[in-house]
This record gives sequence, C-alpha cells and structure tokens, in this order.
Amino acid sequence: MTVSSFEMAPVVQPALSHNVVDALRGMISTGQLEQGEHLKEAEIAQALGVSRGPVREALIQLANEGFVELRRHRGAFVVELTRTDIIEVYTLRLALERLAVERTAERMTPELLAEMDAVLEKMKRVDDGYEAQAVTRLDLEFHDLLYKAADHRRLQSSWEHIRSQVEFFLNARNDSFRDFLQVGYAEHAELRDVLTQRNPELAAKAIQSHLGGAYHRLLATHPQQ
Amino acid sequence: MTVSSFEMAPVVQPALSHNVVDALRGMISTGQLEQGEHLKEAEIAQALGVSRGPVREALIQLANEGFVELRRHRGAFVVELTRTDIIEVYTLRLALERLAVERTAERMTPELLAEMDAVLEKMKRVDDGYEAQAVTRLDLEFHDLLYKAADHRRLQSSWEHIRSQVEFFLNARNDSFRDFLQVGYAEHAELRDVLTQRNPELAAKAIQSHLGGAYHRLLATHPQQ
DNA sequence: CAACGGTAAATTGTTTACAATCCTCAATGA
DNA sequence: TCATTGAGGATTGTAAACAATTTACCGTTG
Repeated sequence: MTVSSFEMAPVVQPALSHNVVDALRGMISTGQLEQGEHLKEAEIAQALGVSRGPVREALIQLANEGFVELRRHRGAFVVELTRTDIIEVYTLRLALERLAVERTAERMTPELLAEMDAVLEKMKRVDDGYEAQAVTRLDLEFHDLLYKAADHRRLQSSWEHIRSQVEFFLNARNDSFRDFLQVGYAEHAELRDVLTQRNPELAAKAIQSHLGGAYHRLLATHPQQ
Repeated sequence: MTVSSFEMAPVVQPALSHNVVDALRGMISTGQLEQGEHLKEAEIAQALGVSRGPVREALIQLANEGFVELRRHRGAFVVELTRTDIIEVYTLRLALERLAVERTAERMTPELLAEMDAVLEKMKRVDDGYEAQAVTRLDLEFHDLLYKAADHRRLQSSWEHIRSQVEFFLNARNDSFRDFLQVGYAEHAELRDVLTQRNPELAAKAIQSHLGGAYHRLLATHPQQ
C-alpha cells in the first residue's frame, strides 16, 4: 500500500464569488429578494462578510444565468420572470436537450444506463411526504445525466446557463401542484427505454413530447397575462 | 416637431472591460496569441493601460465565449481549438439557429424582409477583391437578423456566446478557400425565400441544409486528427 | 405649480495594495 | 544520478481606497 494509491478529491476551496452566487440565487429562488429589487454591491458584501470584488463577479455570473439584469452605472436588478420567460426557457431548453439526447442515443453505455436506473429507482419511491424541491432535484439529476453523456462541452455550458431557471420554474410548479410529484417516474422511464434503442430521431421525438408535457403543466400554474 | 421625436443613440462610453475583451479576442482570432498561452493579468493590464480589475472581468467574459479557459489560482489560458471544437460549435449553432428560424418564420415582417434584402444586395456585389473578413461579416450580418427577428432574449444571448467562435472559424475558411466567397449570395437568398413562406418546419429544414453545407466546407479545410 | 438647475449623497467603475496560492529551481541526501 | 524539499519569486484572489456617474432632494424661476 503506497500513498499514491489513495484517491482524494482535491481540496480546492471554492472562490468566494461562488459562495456569493449560491447565496443570492437561493434568496432569489425562494422569493426573499423581490423581483425588480436593486442589489447593491456594498450591502451584499457587508451582509456576506466579503469585499465588493467577489460580489461583482457573482453578479456577472447571475446575469449570465438570467437572474439579474446589469445596467451600467446603475447596478444589478432582480429580473421579473413572466410567462414570456417561461416560454423562452422552455423553447431554448427543448432546442438544447434535443441535441443532447440525439448525441446520448449514439453514446449509450451500460454505465450510463445504470446511473439512469439509479435515479429512476429514487423517483419510484417518491410519495406525498417528499418536498417539492427534492422532487425537482431528482428530475434535474436525470436530465443532467443526458447532458453529461452527450459529451459536448459547449452544450453542457449552455445547459448550465439556464439550469437554475429551469429549477426555479419546476420548484414553483411542484409547489403549486403536488399531484405532479408522481408523474416523474413513468415519463423518465419511458425516456430511458427510448434511449436504449440508440436512434437519435426517435430520441428527439421522445424528448420533445416529454418536455412538452412538463411545459404545459407549468404554464397551467401561471396566470395568463 | 417635438424634442421627443428625436432619436439619439445614448452616449454611454463602454466599460473598460469591454475594450479589453475586444482587444484580446482580436489577438486570439488573428493568431497573435498562441494556443495554450498563459494570459497574465498584470501583463495585459499594463499593455492596455488599465488595471487588473477590468482585465479579470474581460477574461471571465472570454471564458464564457469559449476562447480562454480559467483555472483557479492558475489564471487564463488560450484554448486550443481542434476539429472537435468545430463539431461542437456547428452542432450547437444548428440547434440554436433551428429555433431561431422557426420563430422568425412566424414573425416575418416587410421591414425584416427589407433588411435581409439589403444584406443580400451587398453579398451579390462580392468579388475576388473582397477581404475574407468582410465576407464573413456579411454572412454573420444576415444570420444576426434571424436571431434578432426571433425575438427571444435567451436565444440571442446563447448566440452571442458562440458567435465569436463562428466568426473565427469562418474567417479561417474564407482565408483558406477564397472560392467560397461567391457561394454566399445564392444560399442566403434561398433561405430568405423559404422564410417568406412562414412555415417553421420548412424553415428548420432549410437552415439545416444551409448550415450543413457550410459545416462540410469548413471541415474540409481542417486536417483530420 | 410645474419645470429647471444645482448640490450632496449614494452607488458603481476603477485603481491600488495586500494575502494566499502556485511555480521554479537550486540545495540536499539517498 | 535522481527524487525530494524548501525558499523565493511570480501570479492570482481578495480587500480597501479613490474616481466617475447617477440619483434624490430642494430652492428657484417663469
């Protein structure tokens, strides 16, 4: 037994800006920060015990994720998410995820299948006792696998850009209509089965139908405007 | 005539980080900065006459655009673009642009048509005297119109994330094979005609064929690896 | 009393200074 | 000879200070 046989996760402590991003994103998602609110750098910096530098970097990141809007010399403002935003996120997600499953269908491996089945197993166990956020996490965990398997760095990056917004909208839906909690297993299991056929066109159709269902259920929870 | 009838471009001087982004992107595109090169913040700051703050923000932006890679405590490195990157940019662009033309087909207006025709007119005049970069600009100008007409903020943002890389690859192609300079007009005019039919499915097929052609011509200019 | 102008406070943009981390390379010892 | 180690320099990460711009307020003016 040598030291080199140890497997260690490298201990890199995350950048402060990363912590700030997480903190702010959480506060936006849970509604602690109101829509349209002006996020002042100095205020945030003091509240989180860091300087304005990391806060600025965090705000740029959140702007990339679509949670805040930056206006020169005016600062960062929490965006107001409307029905239009739901449509934008859904249509863009569909475009991205179609590419993802097309590639994944061509790259299916036993390992990936096992990972998908592990998530599906957890989905099967979901019942009324589950928190909406936990169900959302399972949902995203499954879709994350698709993007990972697609083996496409720029696609992965694009997904990460809208992922938090998807999470936000799914949480809102799962909160409002707890009936949906049970839908997850069947739909994702079907997606899994289609992917095993290694047919990109079939996979594209399947994801379109899967996301379309989620989309309409989501729109139903949002007021017409 | 009232004052409110004036149309003025607001005179906001751009952020320094914006200038830095442009400068570095240009140096990367033209090969002045070698692939894999370590971009040192202090060095860049001094060369451009700014401090490290704006340089850091610029490097984050360039990382988002895929031109540099950031490693914690190590800094920014110019990425090495390979055949794999061409494939990634092309497949992602196709996914995005399909959504763009689907929406544009549903939103065609006389104004948009006029703008497209104006660009086409300029394309028609291209001859051997043109610089490769000028031809690339015309090409992108046309496609920019599609994204603008799609009226989809997140899609627009995604496009801007890969646009510079598309420009980089197109410049390389137009430089190597000046025969392609003439192809532009016919292909884009056909795209224009399809869009006037206001049929999203038709438009999707057309863009797939259009980009596919450009893609294969581009791959031909790059060595197998 | 609405519009204008000016001044001060608040806020962001930028620079500078300091701390933490990583890399280089020569000295060390088996 | 060659792997290891540690000191010093180089580089990034963070904080603090300064400059530029915007916003808010208020008295003035027509």
